[in-house]
Amino acid sequence: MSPVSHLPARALAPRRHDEILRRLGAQGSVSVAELAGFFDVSRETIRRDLKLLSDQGRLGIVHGGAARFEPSEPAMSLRSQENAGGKAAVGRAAARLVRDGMVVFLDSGTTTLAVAHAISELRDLTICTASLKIALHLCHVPGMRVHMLGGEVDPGEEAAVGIDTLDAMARFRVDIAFLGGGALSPDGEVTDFTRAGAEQRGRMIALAGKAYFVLDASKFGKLTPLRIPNFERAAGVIVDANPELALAEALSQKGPELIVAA
Amino acid sequence: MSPVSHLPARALAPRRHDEILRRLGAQGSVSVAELAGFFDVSRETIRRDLKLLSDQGRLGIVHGGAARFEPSEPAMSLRSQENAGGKAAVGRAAARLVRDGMVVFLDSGTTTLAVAHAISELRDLTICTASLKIALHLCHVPGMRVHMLGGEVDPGEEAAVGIDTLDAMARFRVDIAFLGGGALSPDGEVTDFTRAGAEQRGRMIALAGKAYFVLDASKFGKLTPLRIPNFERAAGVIVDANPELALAEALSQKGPELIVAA
DNA sequence: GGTTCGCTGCCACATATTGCAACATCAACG
DNA sequence: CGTTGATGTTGCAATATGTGGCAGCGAACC
Repeated sequence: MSPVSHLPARALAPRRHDEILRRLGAQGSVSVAELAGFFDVSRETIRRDLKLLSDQGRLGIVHGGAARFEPSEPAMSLRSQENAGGKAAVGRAAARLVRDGMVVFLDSGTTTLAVAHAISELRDLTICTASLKIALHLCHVPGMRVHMLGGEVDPGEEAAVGIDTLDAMARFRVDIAFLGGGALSPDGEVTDFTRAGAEQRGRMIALAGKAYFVLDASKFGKLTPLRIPNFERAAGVIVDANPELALAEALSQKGPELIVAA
Repeated sequence: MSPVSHLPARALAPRRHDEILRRLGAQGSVSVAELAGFFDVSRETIRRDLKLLSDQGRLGIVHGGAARFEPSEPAMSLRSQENAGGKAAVGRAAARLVRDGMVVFLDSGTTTLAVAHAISELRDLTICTASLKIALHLCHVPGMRVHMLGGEVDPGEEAAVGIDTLDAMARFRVDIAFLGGGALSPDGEVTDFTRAGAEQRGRMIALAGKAYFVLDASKFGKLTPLRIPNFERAAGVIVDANPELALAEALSQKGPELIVAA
């Protein structure tokens, strides 16, 4: 038992770690000097703490301290300009699969935003989405009922993510879903950047009558870390250009149909 | 040597970057001299920071500082331009009530959108809103966590409404809430257009530590059909001009404080 | 009691960031 | 059209920070 005496009660390592993470959450960054002064330990000790937390992937080390991770991908406004023509073609191909009166789920992402524009021509759709921009666009189209899924907003995606989103999704009966993805891997599978994203897409496949991935050619052959559950049960993958033969075969063997937009 | 001295603790690079981006988001542009003075570093350092952020595509460098490149904000809806000065004043008055670290609820509406812009200056806020535009704006401000409330999207409000929204709202512990309203009736009560809106606002009054209505002068003395439950428990009503004496007295008699923005 | 192990602080050396100074550019104005 | 003050750029030196080795210290264990 540690004596509860008058000793200066030096902070134990886990206590320091907790406080460091708390400050990170509150201020976004911490400095070695600050922390060393606060805990009254040497800078080396703080650095060792930061190294440890960094190895656990809970913060990023910068010169002079540490900072919270910011996924900081290129702003969405920039991404949506890339290969705009291809995305539009994918959007039109996707729209041809939709019939008046359907319940449509639209995932977040720039290609699904193109789908949202393409289906503006249709009537009497019920739209279900976690993307702020898609909701904002389609809510002004007459004859559309738009349901926004709630959750914590991911600035990179400009969309709700997380447990609340999964929860809200489960309440819908969806006729057709259009999903984004991080990459179309060489073995014919769509993969994702984040655990939360992969989970969300996987559940939507299970939930929707038919689920299609929409991807543009820039995603071919890339690799991202997370497999999407239920991928083989997706109805198809809509792309804007012919992928390599090997990739196409690998995909069709998994199950989903390959649709190449004109 | 004991580091008990309160040396100015030079800001870490990431902290400077956050602050620069925050100012960009709030004011649209920043100057090198301003920033150098604020952080107490040399102009070269600031320029190196700006170069770095520019390379990441997060701002554009101009002579004398940096500006945010806005791929043309597609002209905000007409309503928000009416009495823009007054709404901005209300927004600033509202922002003065907010402290770093708070959980803030922002209702839908054009005046609350002005509040959203005004609180961009603050840091480490958790925002909870049903408004698509507010979520879209604030999710890009560093240091803000934004929670979007789900629900069916009302095209007029560009916000989620309905049972799902009420449900999601109830899960939050809110420090301060800013609510819109349809009118400030002659008997000193804020009233609303729709049953769903009135119910949502009434519940938020009950839920939040402090609830303020934000209104501009165009709402004075008008009449809309629905009373807002719990109105007398609201902390205050923030407006941009002095209402008639009778109206002010009627309001103060109900309970909420009248705050007239400069 | 002795030993091992983990944590911590100190030291010396490597590296990164910053500020200064000199010079090149830019923009406003008569 | 040229001057003038402010701003941008570059090389370099000073300072702060990061890294690895080593020893002291206390706790746990044999």
